[in-house]
Amino acid sequence: MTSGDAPGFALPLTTVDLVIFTVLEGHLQLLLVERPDTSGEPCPGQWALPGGFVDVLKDDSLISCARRKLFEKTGVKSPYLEQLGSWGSRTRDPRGWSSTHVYFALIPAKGVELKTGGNARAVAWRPVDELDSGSPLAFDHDEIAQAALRRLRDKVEYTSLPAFLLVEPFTLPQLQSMYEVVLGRPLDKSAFRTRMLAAGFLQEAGFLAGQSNRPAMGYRLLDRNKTAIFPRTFSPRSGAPPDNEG
Amino acid sequence: MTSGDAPGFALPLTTVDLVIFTVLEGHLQLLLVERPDTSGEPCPGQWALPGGFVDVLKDDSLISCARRKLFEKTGVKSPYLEQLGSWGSRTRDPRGWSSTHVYFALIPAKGVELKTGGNARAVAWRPVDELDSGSPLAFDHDEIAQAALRRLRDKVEYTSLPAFLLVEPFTLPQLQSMYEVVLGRPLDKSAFRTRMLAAGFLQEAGFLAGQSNRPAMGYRLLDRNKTAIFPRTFSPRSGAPPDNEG
DNA sequence: GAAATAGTGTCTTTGAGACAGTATAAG
DNA sequence: CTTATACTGTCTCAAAGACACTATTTC
Repeated sequence: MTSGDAPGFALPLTTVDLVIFTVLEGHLQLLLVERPDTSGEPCPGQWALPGGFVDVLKDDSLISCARRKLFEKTGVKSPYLEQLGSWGSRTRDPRGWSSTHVYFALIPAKGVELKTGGNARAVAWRPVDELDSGSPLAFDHDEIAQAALRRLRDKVEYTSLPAFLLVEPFTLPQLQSMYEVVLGRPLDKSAFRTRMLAAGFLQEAGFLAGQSNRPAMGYRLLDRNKTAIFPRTFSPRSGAPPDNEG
Repeated sequence: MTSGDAPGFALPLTTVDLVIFTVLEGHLQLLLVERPDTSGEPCPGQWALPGGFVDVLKDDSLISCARRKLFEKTGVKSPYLEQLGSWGSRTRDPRGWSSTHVYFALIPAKGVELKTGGNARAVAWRPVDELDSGSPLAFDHDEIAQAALRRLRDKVEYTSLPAFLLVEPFTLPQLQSMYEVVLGRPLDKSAFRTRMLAAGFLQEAGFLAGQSNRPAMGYRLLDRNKTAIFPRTFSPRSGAPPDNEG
């Protein structure tokens, strides 16, 4: 059997979906697309995560498929991109047994021009707090979006992820603000600065004037391909521990 | 289009693979199966992770497919089971564009009878330290196994995962031993006990005599569906931070 | 000068690490 | 008794939290 031949049994549909986060107007938001009204398309007119079928001719791998789809909607080429997980079942898509590989991305809002690539009717940012209150997303995308949000908030407690929400160079107060928006609570300035500088992932890049009264030191990431991991969470964990699947 | 119909384009193959860990004879081991020699089967005679195609008729979801495959090989019904991630590309399987959804499981070695389910020639435990030195695994399974090992060791630093490697009730010294085997280094007894008892996931279950000189308190998990998360790692992280994919 | 934002210093608390000590069993 | 293992106590250290303080800019 060579690539492209059909095997002797039915195959599930395979898609890649993206949860793209940014901080815009002081709120954590994620990118949604409006599904087409074309007859035969499932969930017509509903909002969904950007994504779609893996194209075995165009895509070399899942990650390159994810990068292609991200670029088509946002024009962003070097986001923070991490695999979130996969969802697959007989019932999640009315077209049949389907599984989706989900990636989550962090991008700075500044300079991003949303594009209606593919067959989407519209593309828009939606604040994550409006996910529950708004109309439900297509397929199982509400569940997926919530899982992505949980993962993001978990990791923000002990990693440098929010740095990817800013364009470089940025100041420590700006970075602290990203952390606070994602976590939804204020952080102590002194502890925050100590932690960030001790983690050793930042590089001084000269003072940035004009953003506030007193100029602040600007920083760049030493290595955009690395994520710093802190020795402790911001506040000792008290929330409910996660459920296992087994 | 209903379930089972072929769409108008080629679909990737979809499999589920499992990385099943246990501690046996003082070593962290994972389950491997020997691939059949049947002509047409890829990687004949090589060792591989247990798994196989999603059966759209039998399997309701990815997780139930994973549970089915785990049960077929080990007879275990309530493991710790967590999704690890997915791997998919044009080249990872000679049969064509394929993606696999990988789960990782923790089970106690005690009482498990390995079964040669499906078309495997043999099933065996292999110590994880012999992964590099032995012959390479089939497909990209070496890479997947290493990713699972990394995830396990990471999470063991700050979660109660090793408790799922023991049959209940177990003692704190037994639990400490599971941590030490997985981490590959000794832990301080006093700090270990304080941490475990403070985390509040254990329930006293009476003294267990006969295992050593002095009987030790036995414990059960308060909730087998929850994983405790500790406020700090065992030793402050010093290792290299992970690479991002973007 | 006042106001605003950037950044520092000091004290307290939490929990890990090291390690010595006590407790309860088998022989 | 000795030995082995279970368990506790005490001291030190690292880093977070709280919060008062100083520094540098705009107006």
